[in-house]
Amino acid sequence: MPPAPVARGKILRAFAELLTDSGERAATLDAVAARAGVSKGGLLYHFPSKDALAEGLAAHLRELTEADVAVMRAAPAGPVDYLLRTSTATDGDFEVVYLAVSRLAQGAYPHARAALDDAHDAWVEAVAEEVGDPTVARAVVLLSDGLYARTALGAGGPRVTDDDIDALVDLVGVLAAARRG
Amino acid sequence: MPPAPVARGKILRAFAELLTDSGERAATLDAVAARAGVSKGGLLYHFPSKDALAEGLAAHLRELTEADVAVMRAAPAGPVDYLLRTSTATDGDFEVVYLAVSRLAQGAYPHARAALDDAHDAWVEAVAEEVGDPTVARAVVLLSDGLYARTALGAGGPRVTDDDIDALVDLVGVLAAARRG
DNA sequence: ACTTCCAAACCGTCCAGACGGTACAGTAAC
DNA sequence: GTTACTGTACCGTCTGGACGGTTTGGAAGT
Repeated sequence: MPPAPVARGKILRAFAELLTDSGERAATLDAVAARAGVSKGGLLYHFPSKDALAEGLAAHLRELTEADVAVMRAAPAGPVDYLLRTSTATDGDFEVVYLAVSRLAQGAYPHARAALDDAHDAWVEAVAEEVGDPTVARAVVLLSDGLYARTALGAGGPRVTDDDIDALVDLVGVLAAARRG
Repeated sequence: MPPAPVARGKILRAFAELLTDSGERAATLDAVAARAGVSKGGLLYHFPSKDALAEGLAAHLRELTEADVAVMRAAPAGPVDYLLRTSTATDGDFEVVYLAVSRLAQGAYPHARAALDDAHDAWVEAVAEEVGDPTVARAVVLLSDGLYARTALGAGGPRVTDDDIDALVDLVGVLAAARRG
């Protein structure tokens, strides 16, 4: 595997960006190629079909998830803090791709759903280790899903601020303590 | 307003169903018309364009929201219980339409986002009255969003059971109590 | 009571453009 | 000579939308 094809990465990135901020409908092959600064022929060289492109993005999410969960486990403020804080990010490779794959999962792309479920499971596991209660862990991940969902709607209504996240992290702390006590 | 056009309701329903369980991509005018048992011409009589159809659905959500929030406030087990429990329903007029409008909101339909935000605000308000703490109220609605998000992915991974909801409602109770001191 | 008429509600067909995909000749770098 | 592309031309299908035609319920006139 020499230099690693540059265009491949740009295509995946462009596809993810189009999906997250313009929806599935707008993410056509032509649009992806244009955004990636690549010809349509070049796109189809790397991903011979649209399905292949979707699978490629799902596979990419799996790689990113592995790395992200490792970072999450090592986060100084703990997994809960890390998870909730990153759930409102719109930049960052992981968040963009995660949101994009969520879009795909709503269509006819089973691989996307599977990749999402795996990420989900990894999160629940990591959070459970911190809070010590599986029910609380699942609630935290649900909170994260809710945050992602609102983030995905874009700059519509009132944005979720850092202070809001602080309050949520606090709440989870109270919850974990109450459960243990 | 005599007989009230039957087809109009069927079209909205069909559109919502297609959006929720097959995605934005699959919800074409032809598909909607076929599912509603109406000709394409008939569809375009009621909704002169696809944008108009989307607006129609958003408007319909507003009506349903009004009614649903009223029911929620009067729910015997309280708003929190009602909200969380209905967040996993896939049948029921409200849930189908809510999920459908969520899909639209991800595309280029600003009205959809606005209708969603309004529903959101109404929920936070109603929940806040029960739990007495705005932060907890927002967390509950985020939980609901998370549940909706998972529900929307369909029968993929492990479904959320009634027991899970019981546990969540419990958790919220603990939280509210802890907050009150 | 009967005809007239009209508008609402709906059908079926056609079209221009967009979309996914194919094919292939060429090119620049390693 | 292989890898990694570009560019252009093309095809069949799908999509949103336009358009003209048809059925139907009932108000109005006599």
